[in-house]
Amino acid sequence: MRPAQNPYHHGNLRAALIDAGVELARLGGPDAIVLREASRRAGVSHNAVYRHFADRDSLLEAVCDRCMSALARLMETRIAEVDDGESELETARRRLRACGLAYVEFALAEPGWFRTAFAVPPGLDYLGEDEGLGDSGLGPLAILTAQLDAFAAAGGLPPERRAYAEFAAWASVHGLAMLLLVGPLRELPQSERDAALEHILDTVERGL
Amino acid sequence: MRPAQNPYHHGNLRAALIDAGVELARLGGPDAIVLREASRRAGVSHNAVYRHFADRDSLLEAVCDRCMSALARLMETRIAEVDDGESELETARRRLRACGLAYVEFALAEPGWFRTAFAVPPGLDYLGEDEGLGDSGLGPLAILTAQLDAFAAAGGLPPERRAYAEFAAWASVHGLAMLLLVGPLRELPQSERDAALEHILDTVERGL
DNA sequence: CAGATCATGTGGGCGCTGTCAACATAGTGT
DNA sequence: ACACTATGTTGACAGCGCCCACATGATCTG
Repeated sequence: MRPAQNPYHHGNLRAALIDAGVELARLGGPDAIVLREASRRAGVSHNAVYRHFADRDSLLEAVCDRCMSALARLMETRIAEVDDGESELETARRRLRACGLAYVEFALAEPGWFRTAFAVPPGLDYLGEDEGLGDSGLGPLAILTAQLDAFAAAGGLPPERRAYAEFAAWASVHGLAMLLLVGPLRELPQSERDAALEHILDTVERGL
Repeated sequence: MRPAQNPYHHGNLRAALIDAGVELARLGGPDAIVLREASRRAGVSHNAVYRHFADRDSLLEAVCDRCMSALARLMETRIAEVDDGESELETARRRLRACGLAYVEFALAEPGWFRTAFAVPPGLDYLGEDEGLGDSGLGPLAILTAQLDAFAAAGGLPPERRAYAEFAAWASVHGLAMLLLVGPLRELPQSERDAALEHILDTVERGL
């Protein structure tokens, strides 16, 4: 992290602290982001943090941003991997489904990061337009919107139902992820988890 | 809380501590459940807690139980208030919908309690069969299951789709509640919230 | 080049937390 | 009457976020 000669000034402390926070969040979720531990990992005294972040919430927010971006990137990757179907509609359907699958895949593969992504400290505005973005410059919600637009354009859902479709699709996978991660479903066996996810995606697809 | 004469033994400390925890959780969620503050409110020294709870998580679990029960009770109430419809199917549909409406109503009316209900400390088994129950002796999931059974019996959904119907219904409302409470939708205006909830319930109903 | 100024990092301290160990008090049973 | 157990108290410790005064180094200015 810190240059070898251990100079008085770190040079890049802000980024190093966020990196440390991301590392902490990976194992323990948002609560594991601890200022003093992040400072230690950056090789710096516990008070140097305050030159770059107003308080703990401020660092937490920066880490949330990074976690949300990681989620967006996995969604982008999984969507890009989808093979084209026989029709435009079938392709759009597969991509939309890949959205939801990637969302839950991320939650289960990186539970600490997932929980942190949605642990933006209260009081301040949620991640703005330019935060939590993937490589395409879109956040998770914008990615979902794009897929739903394509799905609707291909005739996958009646136009009059397009309006709130994001909410139904998003809430379903988000709720499942939460229930599996920290909720009453966290002891559900793997096979049941997969079946539940598939069933939920089917249900939403029919209902949209 | 404590009897007037301030006797050495409280007499009822365990319950008093849980009450204090519930009160703390109401405003600040699970993180606001602080052993020393709960002790203070019970009028007792900060270490008396350890005669009734192994550690903080143990008290937290007891408070989670109470919060989950409160959720179950509101669901029971709202279901009982439903007027019978023209047909058995219509009645079952209304009750099922009341389930979801009550779930989100509770989350928005008592956000601290809702978040606490789903903050069972990791490591131990989730709330068992005899925890988080409403007045009918059923927990939120069991209540939902009962309504889905009735809905299915009335012909509301094809038998082959009955299996995982709980997951789809539950995940949708839970996800919406989370996104509205602590997620990116927390700044959504009230009217949009209602519309989103109605739309989600419609979507799930169609898809089941 | 010298001196002032500002950004950045250090050290010490405060009150808060959860937890542990040792002790005090009250009720209970032999 | 005495021992035993359940329950509550006092005191301590380390770790936390945050505030203060101070040290160090880079940068700008004459």
